[in-house]
Amino acid sequence: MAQLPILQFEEKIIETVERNQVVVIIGETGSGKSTQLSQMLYRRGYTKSGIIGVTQPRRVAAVSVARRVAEELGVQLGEEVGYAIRFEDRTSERTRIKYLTDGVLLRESLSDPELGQYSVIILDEAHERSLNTDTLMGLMKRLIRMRNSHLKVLITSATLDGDKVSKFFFDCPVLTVPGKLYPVEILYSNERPKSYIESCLKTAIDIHTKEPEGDVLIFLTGQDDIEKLVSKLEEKVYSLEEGSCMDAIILPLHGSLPPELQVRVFSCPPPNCRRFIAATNIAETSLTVDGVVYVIDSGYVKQRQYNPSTGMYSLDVVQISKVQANQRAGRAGRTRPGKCYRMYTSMDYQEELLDVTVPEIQRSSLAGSVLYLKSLDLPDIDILKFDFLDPPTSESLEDALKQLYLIDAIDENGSITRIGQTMAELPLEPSLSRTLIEANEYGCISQALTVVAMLSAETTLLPGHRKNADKKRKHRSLNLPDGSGWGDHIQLLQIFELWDQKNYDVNWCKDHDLQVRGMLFVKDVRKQLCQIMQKIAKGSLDVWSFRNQKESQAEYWNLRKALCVGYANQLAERMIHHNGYRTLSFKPQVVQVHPSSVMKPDEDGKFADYVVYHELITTSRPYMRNVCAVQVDWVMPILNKVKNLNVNKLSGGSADLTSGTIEGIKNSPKKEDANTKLTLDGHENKILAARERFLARRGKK
DNA sequence: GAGCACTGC
Repeated sequence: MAQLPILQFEEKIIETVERNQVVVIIGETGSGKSTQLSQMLYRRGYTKSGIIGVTQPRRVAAVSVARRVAEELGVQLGEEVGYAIRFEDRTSERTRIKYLTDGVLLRESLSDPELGQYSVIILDEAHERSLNTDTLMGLMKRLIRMRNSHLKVLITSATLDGDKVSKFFFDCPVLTVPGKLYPVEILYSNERPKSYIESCLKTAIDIHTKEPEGDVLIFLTGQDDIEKLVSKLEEKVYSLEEGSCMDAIILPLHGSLPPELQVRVFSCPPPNCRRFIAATNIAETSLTVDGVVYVIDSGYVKQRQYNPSTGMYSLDVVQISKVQANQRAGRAGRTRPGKCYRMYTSMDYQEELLDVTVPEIQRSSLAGSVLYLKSLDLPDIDILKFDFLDPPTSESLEDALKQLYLIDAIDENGSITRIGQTMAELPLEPSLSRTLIEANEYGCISQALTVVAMLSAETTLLPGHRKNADKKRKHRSLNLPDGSGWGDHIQLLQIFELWDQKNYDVNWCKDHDLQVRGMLFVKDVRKQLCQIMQKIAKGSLDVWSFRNQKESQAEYWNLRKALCVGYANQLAERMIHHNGYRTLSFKPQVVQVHPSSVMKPDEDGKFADYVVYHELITTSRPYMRNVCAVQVDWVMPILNKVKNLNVNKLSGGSADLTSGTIEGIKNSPKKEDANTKLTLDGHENKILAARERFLARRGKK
């Protein structure tokens, strides 16, 4: 094995760790930080007083890095070196180096906030700024201040925000470890392209006809763009004069591609053949494609954003950050010197692109995170002042508190309730954990467990929506149950129950156009939730009640009732004259039932008067995805709660928050809300401006 | 009558 760059810095690193409690390591791609840092500390005796924990944002990374380290140390995986990810704990009493996802470490710190078993914690890939990593950084800071003992914390980051992280951690030292990348030549566009697909296409053809061999990786925003580019590129390449250049294979690569098609990018191409891979940001971090010499970077990415004032998500095309741009470029230099073609000008790179990606914490609903923090038994924690590297807006925190109050997780003073404490133990969004607890009261826990598990996997159940899959869809709607008129939650329940009756036959999934992997995941989640619920309820739950039962209407009734309590923060009322709905738990928004829903109108052509929804998402219009009909008399107590809500009290009365109560629908002033636009701190305007430009450009094509 | 980037407990 060639010497990894980081090994030359061993003395320096150890010495710095020795003298400081926190160290930031800037480890460029290929530096070996993920596999070597833990081993260095192990060699220097840091495992004598505890174990070394290394977090990864992704499951596959935790497993593969652990496997590699076990190999290098010549030990059996699961012995001295192990890993822990959801559903799988391969560690033992002998484990000294433990790789784990950051989500698992957060779970661990729920039962042991001091993380007493660790002598070192390494937060790897912190520059990705996942919600979990950010939460962990906050907790680490607090832990260091409190626990005067010898816990060492190492944080690996990117060049562009190393100083910021250092400042956050009391100006701790920053060490830079070079990577083992070959040089990558960066080539910018001379002007902003009118259509980035066209310019990607043109660049790809140029490379193919003029540049020596080497695969081409093209970064685009999503499935649509990828398919467009693939078909155009095929057309162009195959119309080139025969013998004028080498053969070509063109492959799409995105998340909704079935796994068997994804792995095609890992097989070796035939000789004298160039591969073009049109990919989403899945190829930025999650999958590494070998043989890439040329990268074409469109400069855009699809990003999910949350608007705390409306409770609405949107999936927007935004400009990438400089960190992302560099990450993409780096994909060209893994095997030999490469080139990166940026479909934007160098001026755009300098002046338009943000340095770092807007952290997830500023783009998501924080109900789950706030509940998590409140559930930790930490007397000195004040949620509104919790020390995050990039604090969320107070609006976003207030939103989280309101939501938690509506589902009884916190009381009117903002203190966590017993229900809230139980909810935090379940690895679920708050609405879903609240539903489970309520279902337990109504004797329909089995059904609720199924629905909740199905929802956790929902997006991976159905195969990527193909444009010409009409036949398939009809096929599916003929064969799958319809939710008995109550909506999507009931349908999800019925689907799983049918599969259970078929003894989890994978062929049944295939026949009904359901992704096998997704359904197996549901089974795992359900099992895990069963175990946790059994523990909470002291072991007397009937978690399989549907197996003996033919007539389920009574259970549907109770289940819907439980869903209504769980989704008290996601409630909507139909408008009088049409099938549009108005949201009740947030500032009122007019929304529609998503067309993919199985909710059907009654004989008068009307939908149910009241529904709960799983998610609000704006695509072409604002939609509710996954809706379930509820009864008006279940809704009334919730509306009362909404009306009497007092945010000042919820936030502990200490904060000088300006807004008072949620505007209930009956007394909501119909003012235009110029001040309720998406707030993302200073990033907001840049993002919006970038989006405007993008849309303008797209419109011109 | 629309369509969704990527993760994770």
